[in-house]
Amino acid sequence: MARVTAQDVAEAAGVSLATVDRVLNNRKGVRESTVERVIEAMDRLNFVRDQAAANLARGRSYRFTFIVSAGETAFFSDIRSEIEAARKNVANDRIEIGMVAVPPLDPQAIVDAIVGLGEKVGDGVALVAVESQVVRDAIARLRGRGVHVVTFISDIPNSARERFVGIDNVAAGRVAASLLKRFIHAPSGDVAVVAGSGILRDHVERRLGFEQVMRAECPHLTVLPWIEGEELAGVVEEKLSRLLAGNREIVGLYSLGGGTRGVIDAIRAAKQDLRVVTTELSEHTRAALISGAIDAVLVQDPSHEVRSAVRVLKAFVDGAPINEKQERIRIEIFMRDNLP
Amino acid sequence: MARVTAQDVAEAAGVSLATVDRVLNNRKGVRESTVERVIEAMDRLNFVRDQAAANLARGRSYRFTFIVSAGETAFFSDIRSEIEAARKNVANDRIEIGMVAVPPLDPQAIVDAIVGLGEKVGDGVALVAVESQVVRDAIARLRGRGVHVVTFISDIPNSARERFVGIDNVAAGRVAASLLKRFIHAPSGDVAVVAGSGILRDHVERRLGFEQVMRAECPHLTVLPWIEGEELAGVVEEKLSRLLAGNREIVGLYSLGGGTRGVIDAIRAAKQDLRVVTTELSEHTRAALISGAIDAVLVQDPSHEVRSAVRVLKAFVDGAPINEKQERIRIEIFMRDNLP
DNA sequence: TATGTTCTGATGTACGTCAATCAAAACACG
DNA sequence: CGTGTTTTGATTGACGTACATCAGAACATA
Repeated sequence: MARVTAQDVAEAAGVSLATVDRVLNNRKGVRESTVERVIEAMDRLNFVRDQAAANLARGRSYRFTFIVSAGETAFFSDIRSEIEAARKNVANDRIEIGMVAVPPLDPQAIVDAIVGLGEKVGDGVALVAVESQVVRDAIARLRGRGVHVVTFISDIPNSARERFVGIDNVAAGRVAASLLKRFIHAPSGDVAVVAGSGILRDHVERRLGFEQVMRAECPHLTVLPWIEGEELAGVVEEKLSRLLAGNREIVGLYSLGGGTRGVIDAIRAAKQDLRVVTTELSEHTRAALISGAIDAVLVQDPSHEVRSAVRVLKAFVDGAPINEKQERIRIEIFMRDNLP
Repeated sequence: MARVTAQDVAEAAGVSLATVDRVLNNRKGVRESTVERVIEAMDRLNFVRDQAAANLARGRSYRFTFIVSAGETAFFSDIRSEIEAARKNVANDRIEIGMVAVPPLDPQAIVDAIVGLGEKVGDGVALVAVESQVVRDAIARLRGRGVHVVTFISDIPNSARERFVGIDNVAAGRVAASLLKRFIHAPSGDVAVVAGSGILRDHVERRLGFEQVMRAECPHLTVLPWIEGEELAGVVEEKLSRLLAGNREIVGLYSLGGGTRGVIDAIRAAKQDLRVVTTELSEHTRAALISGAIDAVLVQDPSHEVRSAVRVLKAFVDGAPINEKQERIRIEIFMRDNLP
């Protein structure tokens, strides 16, 4: 079971090590028939090139850039510190990580950040997308320069991005509805929804999934028009408080974006009996889960997402396959009893 | 930002490369004061040794052995195929993985497997523990030989194992109770519990967590004595069917072990209105979730667990730190709406 | 001071691949 | 058949670390 090296392949194919190397790095100067013979020998011997030795010899290093929201939500604050943490962890794998935090909800800011970086973006970019044509165009330009691009947290389909690293947001919305449906014992009532912004695709998709299930399975519940909280706790609290004060029929609440602290403050003040599902795992939501103010929190693991984005970008650069099971970002459901 | 090499450290410390090397691999023959000077230089320059180059030079290869249950449950069948998959994925990292499947619920079989392997266990073992002194002793003997040991899926505390790779089973039980508590709308009733075996610590712990929450928060619900299904669908179905037939007060069910197919068959036949939480994600539980026969499934990701065990064992061998966030095995909650 | 012991430097080989060179062989074409 | 071009072989020096060897320096002890 000894490792099979390029030298072994060379002998098996009846060529020299140099030729194997040329094939391996698809360099020109090898006859087509010889290429085939070498490839045949490679998978007959089950050869896998030693990426570590290759990188060592090449002196190769990867450089990736994260473009994320500078928003004040607990979630993005976590994301940013996870990126910092990852920077250190992968440094000995010859991976450099850069980060640019841009004002939230501003498509042009993303584009400006990309342009501003120029060549410094490196080999790949992970960006929190915002629904906008200028962003789509910027992604296309990056790809045109050979830079690999993945969207991160919030996707922008129909763009040139090679992959989306994040959760299935429609499913997250559906689960939230499925939970609330089972949590709410009242025979009828209204359900409130608090989101961040309509240009964040992840929010829109969660809302969509939530409505799908509510419409189909909960004829006894009415979903109210959503509140746009702009990811700001203050705004969320003010708007939600007003809504709760004016409607005593509300029996459930789904908060699908940032500013969850505002949600907690509002429902605590309202003293209504509500079943509540939110996002974001912060000290505030933990306390609210424990006190029973909220019932469940649906989150995505920032640490996993950052690691995944880096691994995926590296795989694209190496032309290596992606381990789908490892890169599946989970919708995690926390209740009081399984807080980490 | 160029990489700092051992050569740089040598120059900075005013010693030769050979001495740095001796310090790095704590080989003898270096004066204490010199060791300190080298170490000081290492973290002044922020030196991290290139593990890839080190392994390359060493020609080091790791060999780990998984000792798992040969049980027929969907979960263990997944575990075994994930181990096979991992074997291929890590082969180019110079990691060899062996696997021995032993008859379930049999402590002596585990010990025999370990003894039978002799030196072939390699550098580390991941084993699905069973509560038993002979297993504890076997682990201690392995550790005595310098073999690293982690328990896997089911733990055996107070043993010499260096770590447990798996979920927090008490928390899993608590979450199951927390969900059922919210799912059950009936004002009162009985709750049935189906487990595998009393010598599987993971089952015992889940049961414990479940009872904790039920006792504390659900005075209106009575938890019935558990059914031992021996991880066999047939046994589970037979015992559960009998229970359901004899008790029309049952409003909820928690199945915390294997043989979930038996649970599904039994409740389907009984035609009672039950809220059900189970484990194991298989075609049967998927179908039951979709049809609404069961409400939620609590699972652990076999693929993640296998990767984690390998990474953790490798970290022990290398004396490297463990990335706790990456190794946190999640309790995943699947409902109809977030099936992967 | 002589002797033995402990430390340190200098050097070389190895690991598996990359990248470049130069020379030799095979081929194509008129 | 000669010429030019393409393909191949052989060789070499990196990359960063491990490990072994040998000689010399520093130190301790008598």
